[in-house]
Amino acid sequence: MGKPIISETSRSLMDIAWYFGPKGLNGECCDNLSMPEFLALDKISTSRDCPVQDVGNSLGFTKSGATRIVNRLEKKGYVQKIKSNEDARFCCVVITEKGKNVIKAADLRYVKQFEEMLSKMPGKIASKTKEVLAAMARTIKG
Amino acid sequence: MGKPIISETSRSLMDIAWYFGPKGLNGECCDNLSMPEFLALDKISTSRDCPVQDVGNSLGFTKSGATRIVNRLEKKGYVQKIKSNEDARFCCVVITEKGKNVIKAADLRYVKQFEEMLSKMPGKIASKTKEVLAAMARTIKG
DNA sequence: AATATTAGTTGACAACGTCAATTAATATGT
DNA sequence: ACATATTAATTGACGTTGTCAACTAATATT
Repeated sequence: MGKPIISETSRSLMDIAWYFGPKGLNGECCDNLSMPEFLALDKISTSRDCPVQDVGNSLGFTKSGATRIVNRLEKKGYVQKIKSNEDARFCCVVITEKGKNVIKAADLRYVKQFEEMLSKMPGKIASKTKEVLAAMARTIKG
Repeated sequence: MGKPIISETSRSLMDIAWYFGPKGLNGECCDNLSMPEFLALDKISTSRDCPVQDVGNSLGFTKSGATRIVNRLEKKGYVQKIKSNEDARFCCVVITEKGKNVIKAADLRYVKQFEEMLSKMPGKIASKTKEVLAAMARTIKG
C-alpha cells in the first residue's frame, strides 16, 4: 500500500515489455497480426527456405506450436509452405508479397509509436535510446 | 530471404519485449506467476484498497478480465478481496504476505536477468541503460 | 532389409481474456 | 419515498493460442 516492493529496474522492463509486447498496442501490431506472428514473419523473411522448426526455435515454441503459427500465417496468405525437394521431410516456409507488405506496415506502426515516445523524452536521453536498445537486443540474442 | 524488411528499431523493441515479456523467461517470471499476474500484483501492492477494475485499467484488461486475474491471484493466496464497508459494491483488493514474498522473488529474478545482460554489454552503453529504460517507462506511463 | 531418427502434423487439453447478460448496491429525479 | 438509472463485480459461452503425447512420412544407419 504505497511504497513499491519491486525495483525500478523491474518495473521499467515490465512496463516496456508490456507496452511494446503481445498485449500492448491493443494486442496487435497491425491489422490481424499478433506479436508472435510478426516475429515469426520476420524470422521467415530473413531466412532462406525456413523450416517450420526454425520458426519455433526462434520464438521459443515447441514444434507443434511452430506448426500452428505457420499454418495461421499461411491461412492469412502471408507465407507459403513448400516441400523441400532435397529432403521431403522439410518444409521450406517462404514469405509472400502480401506478407512482406503486412510486416512493412507493422514496422511503420512500431516505429511511429517509438518516435512518439522519443519525442516526449528529454532530448539528452532520447539521443541515446536507440543505441541502448540496439545493444540490449544484440546481447539478448547472444 | 536475407536482408531484413523491418527496421532495427522495431526488431530491438520486439526482441526486448519478447525476452522480458509474457513469453520470455519461460513464460513465467517466477514460479507460478505469469507476467500479467506480476503486474497486477505490483499494482495491488502499490494501491491502497485497490478496486478490481483498477487492476484491469492498469493492465488494459476489461473488467471481467480483471475479475478473473484477481480471482487467480486470490486462489494462489497472493491477494485478498474484501468488501468495502463504505460502498459494498467495491472490493478492496489487498496483497498478502505470501504475495509480497512472491513478487520480491520475481523481482530478484528479473534484476538478475537484467544484470546478466548488462554485464555482457559494452561498459559505456551499459552505464546508460538503466537511465534510458527508466525514462522510457516514465514516458510510456504518461 | 530392419530399425532408428527426424520434420512435421494432429487430437485432447489447459490457460487466458472478451463479450454480453446478470446480480447487487448505491445515486438520482420527480 | 419510490421508481429508475448507474456502477462494481461476476458469470457463462466462447475464441484464440500454445503444450503434450501420439502419430505419419521420409531419410539414415546398421
